[in-house]
Amino acid sequence: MNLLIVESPAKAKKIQGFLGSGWTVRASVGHVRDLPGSGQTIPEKYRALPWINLGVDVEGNYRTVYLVYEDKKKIIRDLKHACKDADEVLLATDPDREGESIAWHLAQELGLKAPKRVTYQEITETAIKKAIANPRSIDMNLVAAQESRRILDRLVGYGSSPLVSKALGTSDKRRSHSAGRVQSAALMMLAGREHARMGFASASVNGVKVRIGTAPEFQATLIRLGTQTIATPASFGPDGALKADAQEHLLLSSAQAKEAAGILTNSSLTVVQVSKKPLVRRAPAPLTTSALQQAASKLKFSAKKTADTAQRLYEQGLITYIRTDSPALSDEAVRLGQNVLRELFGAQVLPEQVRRHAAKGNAQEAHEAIRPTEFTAPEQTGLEGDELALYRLIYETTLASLMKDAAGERTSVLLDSGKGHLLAAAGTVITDPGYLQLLKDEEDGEEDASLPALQKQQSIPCVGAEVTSAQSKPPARFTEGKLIAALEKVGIGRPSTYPSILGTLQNRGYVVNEKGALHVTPLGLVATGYLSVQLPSIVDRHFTARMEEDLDRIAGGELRATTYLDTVWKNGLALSIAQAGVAAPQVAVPGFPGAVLSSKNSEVTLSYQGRTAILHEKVLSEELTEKNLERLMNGQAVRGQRASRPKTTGSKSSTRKNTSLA
DNA sequence: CAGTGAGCGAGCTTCCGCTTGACTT
Repeated sequence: MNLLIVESPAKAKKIQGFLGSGWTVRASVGHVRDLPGSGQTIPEKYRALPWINLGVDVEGNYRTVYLVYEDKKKIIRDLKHACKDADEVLLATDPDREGESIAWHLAQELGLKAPKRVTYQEITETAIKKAIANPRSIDMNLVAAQESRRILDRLVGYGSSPLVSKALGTSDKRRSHSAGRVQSAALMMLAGREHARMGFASASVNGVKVRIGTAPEFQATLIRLGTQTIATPASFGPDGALKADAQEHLLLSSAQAKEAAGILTNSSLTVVQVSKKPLVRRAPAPLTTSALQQAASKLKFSAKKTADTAQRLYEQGLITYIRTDSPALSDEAVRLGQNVLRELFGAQVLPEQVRRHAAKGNAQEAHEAIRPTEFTAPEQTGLEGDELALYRLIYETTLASLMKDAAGERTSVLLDSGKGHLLAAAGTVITDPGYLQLLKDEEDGEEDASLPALQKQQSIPCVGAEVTSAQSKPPARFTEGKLIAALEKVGIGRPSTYPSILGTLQNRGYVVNEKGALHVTPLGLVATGYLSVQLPSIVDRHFTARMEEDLDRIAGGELRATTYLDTVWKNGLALSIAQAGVAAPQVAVPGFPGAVLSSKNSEVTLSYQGRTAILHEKVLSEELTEKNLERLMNGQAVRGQRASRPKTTGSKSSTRKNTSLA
């Protein structure tokens, strides 16, 4: 009897089916132990160590202590038992840095003398059997890279969190605030957008739109009057003034706009230019975890709900592994998908060559893309509700990724009134729909209407004209999906952690999700204000990318882990943390010179024109308008809430808004 | 003599990443 240990129970069950009797396949169910955490009882033999709470002895060559998680003790017991009956034990955890680490931790806990490690890239009978025939030893360089990552995250998190708490004036440790390599960088991205919005000055601009009485009708927009280009919302910068390259643009007064509309109505226009450009809409890539979480926002799923629903589909064997950063499809998947497509649409929807998609950021590519395992048609699965909707999304996106791009033509025309007005219109025509036959365009952009066939010099009638008024818009707040995409792009966070990053930011009171838009709270603004001044390297979004490069060098045996930690921690961040002040930061409110956010006793205060008010934790930055500032200073309610809440005396119940994701 | 404040020490929390269910908003 041989024993094979993997991470996921569902995977264990499947592999057991391939191997049959003679093999026992068990799951570790993820990591089994970690540095000591809060609420964990420290064994007697470690209690005297002064650094045991941290779990790392910085002065002692970064020696670590690991404890088995409370809920994994039974698993370790069972695995030990299984080891006794086994002739051979193979560690088949995932083929990436964390998986190698899990294998090593298992070997330690199970007391394996010469641990045997096997890896495979896909779960097929041949791949598993080939892997089993070629065991190797544990790659200790890769384990060291993982441990460096773990240690650095612990040191940064435990080192900086107390500073943030002090700066926010928090004395009660139970309401302690937090900072970390991932959460703080994510919060900075959100805060940057929030600042841009607060400082944004909207500009309003007039325009003229006309209806052309061809068959079919179409619309055109006035773009030049005489020799001057007409300003549009895009001509303005975030300060509400014309951009440098738009200084000469003409701001139409409403009288000018009305006059132009009057002249154009029932006039005759001449086509002066017709230009056509080929247009290609790319078929989507197969789904990664982050891509699925973004795509599922169309179904109004949160990242957490998507993860939970996908997990259930995975456990039913309907889809492949769900936490992946690779968009690659196996040859088997391509073959199965193409068979379905030939049946549904015929061979002409298949491109001549199958596209291969490259992974992004610091992808580790331990698994293939998320896809249907057997390509069972959605209605044949017996699923319903959320599970059916998500399965259908995965099914259709995977098939679409194997189809041709959509092709068409974009036509732009210029029209002249002969009286100094130049107008423009554009239209698109899709000639080969390709993947669009299966999947609606996810960009959801307004489709340009199609234009009639037009010839240069042709005369066409303008049958109506109206004055329009448009406003320049501030950059939109992040949605969950957009933030996850932004994090993935710079390599921050991992597929297994995206939903929990959002959960942490909300549970800490830094971020509120209102109708899908992520708002940074005043507390979050003060926290980022502090971090960006005192500990800029921690909130730097490129910190992780540099860390990944160094971890790769550790994994490649070119850099010693202790050397790395000395450079980055002992001679770097540890010094910054030791020197950082703990005074509450004064955060300016863009758009209101003199208005300052600060924090005292965990409460955010707003000072303006010599007065100070305590902000209710639900007051958001968008409510800091001129009118509301005055109300807040007078202690009046904003948006139906009290600006300053009465002191809760005696009660120990947390007043923090509960924003769990469930 | 009662109330206040400084100083001290004990106890608590904080990070990220890998897996599933258990369990209250």
